[in-house]
Amino acid sequence: MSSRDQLTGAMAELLWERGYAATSPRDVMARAGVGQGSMYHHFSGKHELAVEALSAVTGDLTDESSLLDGDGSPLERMKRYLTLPRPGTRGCRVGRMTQDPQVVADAELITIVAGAFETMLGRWERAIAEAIACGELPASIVPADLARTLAAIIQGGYVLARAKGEQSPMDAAIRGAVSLLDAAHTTVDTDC
Amino acid sequence: MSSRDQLTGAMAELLWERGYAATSPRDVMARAGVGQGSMYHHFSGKHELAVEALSAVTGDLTDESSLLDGDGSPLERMKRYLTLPRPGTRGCRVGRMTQDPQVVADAELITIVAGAFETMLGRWERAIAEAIACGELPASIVPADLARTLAAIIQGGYVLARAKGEQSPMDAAIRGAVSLLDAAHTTVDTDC
DNA sequence: GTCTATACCAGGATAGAC
DNA sequence: GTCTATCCTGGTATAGAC
Repeated sequence: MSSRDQLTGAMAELLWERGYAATSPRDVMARAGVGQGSMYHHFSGKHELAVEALSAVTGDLTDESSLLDGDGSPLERMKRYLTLPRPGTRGCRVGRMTQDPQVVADAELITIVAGAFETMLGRWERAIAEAIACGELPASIVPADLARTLAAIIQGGYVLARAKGEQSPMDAAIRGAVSLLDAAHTTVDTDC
Repeated sequence: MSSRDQLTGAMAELLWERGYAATSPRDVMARAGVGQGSMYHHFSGKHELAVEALSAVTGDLTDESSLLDGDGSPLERMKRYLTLPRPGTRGCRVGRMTQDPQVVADAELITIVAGAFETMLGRWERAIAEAIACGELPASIVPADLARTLAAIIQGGYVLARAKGEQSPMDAAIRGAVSLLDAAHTTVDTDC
């Protein structure tokens, strides 16, 4: 693998483990196993390296959320996406960035993060609207609102898991979400 | 106000705005308007100052969650607490700490954070159990799970709001939660 | 109790040799 | 392309005067 790829890979890992502010160019070079000159040859600095690494990461997570557009009834897809395995104590690779002041202040980085969320929320909204259309959820539900509620449950699950240092709060939060969706589940009166 | 109080107050503000790692003793002293000697006279260092400041902050938020034990039917209390005004783009003063590697690695600090969440989750659980007992929510609901779901919605709402730089995702997430609770709301068959 | 002076190390980047 | 040497700033803490 090229030095360049080693560097973006190492930066992606460190962004997840420590965040942006707490990751120094030294750390990245050490983990990538390359020298300083190499890094500043390929990238103008920490910022540019982070842009590249974060773009790759958000791309992965955006791919994952395409599960909301997949096979099965809308509500089934929603539950399938909700119950995807998620490492609670490690935190969300994208959501974690929003708590880093240096990321929020960096127009380019926060735009990447915001874009990833917008894409995912759009998919949530569509799936929810379909669930309502085919009678799986009541018409009283507002897709744009519930989309944010469900995305928040995942993000908040990470927060609770990290606070306790255990996976269990994340799993509990997801179970609670599913049970609430089930409780709200209306009789299916059209085919999905 | 004493220098000591100025210092803890300034630290509490900066913990909220920038987090622990990104806050330097210099910043705190500057905001508190005291000199370096004063700070190291009252506190052994950044860590001890943060312990004191964070304890005060979690105390405030814990007081707030006592609203879940207040007047009205359980479901009413839950909705009242959910719809409390929350500054989405500023983030949660407690939840934000969980994304700071230095906080999670600091046994004393993370214990303060974890304790605050445990207290709040306990209050959620009790209110939910009461709502089930008096028939406002279906018996299929597991209080411990839904407690984490609802707490996660608030925490996740902060994440979404910060990602977008706007309050609206937080408000939408809360509205979606309330509508989901309403959709799951069973007929009341006992008095609350 | 509070101040200033000082020390030391790490973050982040540049310069220039190979 | 990659390495080492070097630079400047800021984080964190200590020393000691007032």
